[in-house]
Amino acid sequence: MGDVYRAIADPTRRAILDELVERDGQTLFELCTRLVTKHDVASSRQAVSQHLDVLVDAGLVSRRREGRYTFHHVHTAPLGEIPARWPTTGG
Amino acid sequence: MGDVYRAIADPTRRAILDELVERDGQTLFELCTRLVTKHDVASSRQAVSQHLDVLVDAGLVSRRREGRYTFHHVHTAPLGEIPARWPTTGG
DNA sequence: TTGACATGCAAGCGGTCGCTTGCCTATCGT
DNA sequence: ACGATAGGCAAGCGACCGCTTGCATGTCAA
Repeated sequence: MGDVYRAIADPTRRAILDELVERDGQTLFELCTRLVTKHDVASSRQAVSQHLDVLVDAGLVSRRREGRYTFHHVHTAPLGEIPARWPTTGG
Repeated sequence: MGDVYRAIADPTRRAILDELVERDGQTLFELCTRLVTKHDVASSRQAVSQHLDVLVDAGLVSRRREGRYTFHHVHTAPLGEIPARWPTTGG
């Protein structure tokens, strides 16, 4: 199992998480185009794919294969470790 | 201002935060010895100092000079950005 | 079956990261 | 003043990271 902290250390991966939270279950090409148009992130298909590998390995994203499409789903639960480890004022 | 996400990407820096949360206001040498004895982290003085630079740059730690001692204080507030950006279930 | 589409796999490259090494400054005790 | 202590500064090095490049796999439409 990969490292959740390292997974969110990269700004492109954070933008991917933002996109998946806004619209869950996107394919690789969907993510690429939406990252360009809405997050000003111009990464190639392979780059985004490798970023998704890291996110999957950290348990933040899961893949669901359907025909020739692969849909990506976000899971923010592992991020709960962070405020649990270092509580901020009030929670 | 540095990146909060990159600051907590390193396991040694996370151990430093853990130590400062448990006992705030430690000096550099205090941190070094306690990291060894309690967190199984064997980093040199310079290494820990450079890690503290990153944490200070991210706003997670502040320094207070007093004579020949430099005390370090932790500020977990910037970490609140993370659960605010990707809310987990119930938070 | 053929071609186009969506994705996966792996080697290679430049840049950054964390650490070491070496030397320097500043403060306290005597 | 002198030595010891606490810390700072900067160059250099190996390892990892993110990206590109090239090719292979698998699926759907006609």
